[in-house]
Amino acid sequence: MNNLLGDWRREGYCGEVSEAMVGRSVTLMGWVSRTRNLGGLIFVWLRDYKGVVQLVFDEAVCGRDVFEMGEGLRGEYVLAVRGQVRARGADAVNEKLATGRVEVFVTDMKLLNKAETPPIYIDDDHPDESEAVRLKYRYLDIRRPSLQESLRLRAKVVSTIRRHFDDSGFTEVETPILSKSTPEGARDFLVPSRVHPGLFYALPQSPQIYKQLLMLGGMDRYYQIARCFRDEDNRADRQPEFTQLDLEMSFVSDPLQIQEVVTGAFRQVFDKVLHVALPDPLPRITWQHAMDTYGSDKPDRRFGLHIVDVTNVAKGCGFSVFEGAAMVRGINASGLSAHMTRKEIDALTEYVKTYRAKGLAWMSVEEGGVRSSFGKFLKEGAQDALVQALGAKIGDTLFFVADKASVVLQSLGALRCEIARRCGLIDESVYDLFWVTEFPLLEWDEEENRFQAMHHPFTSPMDEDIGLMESDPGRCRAKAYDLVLNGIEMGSGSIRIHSSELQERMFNLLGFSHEQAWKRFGFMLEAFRYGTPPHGGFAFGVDRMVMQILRKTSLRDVLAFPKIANASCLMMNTPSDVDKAQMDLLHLQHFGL
RNA sequence: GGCCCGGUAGUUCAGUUGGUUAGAAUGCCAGCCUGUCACGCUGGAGGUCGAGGGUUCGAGCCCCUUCCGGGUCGCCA
Repeated sequence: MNNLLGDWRREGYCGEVSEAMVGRSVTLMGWVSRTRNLGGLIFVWLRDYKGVVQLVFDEAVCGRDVFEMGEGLRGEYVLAVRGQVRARGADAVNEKLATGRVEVFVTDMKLLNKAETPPIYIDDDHPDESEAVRLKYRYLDIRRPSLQESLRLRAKVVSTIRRHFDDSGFTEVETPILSKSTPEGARDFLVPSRVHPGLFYALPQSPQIYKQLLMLGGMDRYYQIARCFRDEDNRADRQPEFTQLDLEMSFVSDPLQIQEVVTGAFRQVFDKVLHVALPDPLPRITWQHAMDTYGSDKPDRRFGLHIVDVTNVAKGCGFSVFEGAAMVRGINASGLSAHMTRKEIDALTEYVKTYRAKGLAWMSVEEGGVRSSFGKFLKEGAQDALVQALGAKIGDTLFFVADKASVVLQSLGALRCEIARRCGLIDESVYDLFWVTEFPLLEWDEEENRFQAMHHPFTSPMDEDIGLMESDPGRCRAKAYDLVLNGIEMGSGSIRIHSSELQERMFNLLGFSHEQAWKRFGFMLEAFRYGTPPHGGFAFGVDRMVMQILRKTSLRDVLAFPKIANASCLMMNTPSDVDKAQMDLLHLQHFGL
């Protein structure tokens, strides 16, 4: 048959059949979701992307031939039906169905396609179903209402973001996917060149250099919904390819101006998509405050459990572990001593050990006195001093970690989140979006024994700290800032260096000689000599943003075709082997199976 | 690369101290049924217990190796 549908045209959607349409005839198209054959009467749920409606096959209405077609229907068969919309009797209403007050009495039907019995349930009633099977049959999984909703919401987020930047004087520019390997940062995905034997393109980790060159090019304000690639190990919130909203602005030297534009985009999305009004202005905390109070540069502030420094109290306390440590800090699990059984504390101890803490000292303040893991070592008064330092009262349990600073902060930062999860302290109805500012310019790399750029080597120091660059580089702060939502990093940005002289000093700090710097970044340094405007920008993860808005815990839930932890695609079996001939063209040796 | 959890019908799972022919629910197939809506009733099919090796009279269960999936640390300027 050449023209399967003939003169049939879809008139309306399954999920939108309503009481207002009672008496009308409709032509619907969709998939069979469920069938209930009562013998002389058949009920079929028909599903399209708008929802489900109940079809009724009644021989008195549809005739013998159509009724027999109805008897042959199975799950996921593809139909076109014509029928009459009728109101259901009062006792036949299904309140659980959006269209449950009506049904469609079929008068004619075309079977557009049959279907094998699907390997997964195509509804949202089986959340335990193995994700690996669903990912292998992703095209069926996408039929599920929840994934449909996620992908459509994602599209709405993206269009809202686009509109915001279009309306704010930004121009969308596409930058190359076939790009150049970058000397620092994550591992690159490489693409061999056919024309240039032995040479490779790299897929971009971000359009960083291109967007700065666009500022040189006078584009003034640029943005892009940019696909980025990183060949690193993945996580629930890390995919090998991901989408960033990338932006850059010229004639700006104050981070606030960038932050205002980015905040505007989030404000629009939260308003239009979630109908949530964000606070104005957004809260801002410094990096130093975040690290001191929360042990993290992307803190979850939806609960307390603040970190308290007791390094001075611990000096001379008698407990050798505390006395010998560079830093001792604690948190007060206030009022949670009832939760803190010995078993629970042991589990938390194991937990902090994954963050390289050697142990977890604890202290429980009870009616009869203080019980603790290390009290017997403490000198007179030291215990009271610790209790007082953390403001502990009866019913509180205190935890301490003693080690070098990075271990103490990281483990306590993770511990406070873990306690909050275990004890249900997190208010899931809250969206806590805020800026973290004044990041350090550099961080010390213990392995390579040199400073690394914390953000990237083009990040500008803060004006008042430029003098520290040579005298005390570790204390030099940068015009760099992150945006954090509920303890998850949404994105980061900075004001860039636009003076060749300052850029040269920065490379010196990073241990690059003039020659090395030119070898690595030469074309960029040359470009920067031709009149670079002051500029800065930002990039945030669209996938993570949608994940947070939908309160999902995995990026796989907001991507149409995600990859799994080992970066393969279970549906297409990527990556895959290729022919020897194809490899030869690319001047690669073949390791075919 | 390290650590933790998991792998048993299409799907989700149970499976005792190692002991007969590996079960349930759901889905699927067939029959019956005119108001179901997770329809119901009756019957049926469906298994390389991830794979390989070992211990044992005997292994889904114990041991070793390995593959696969998830989480996490390292890593991700």
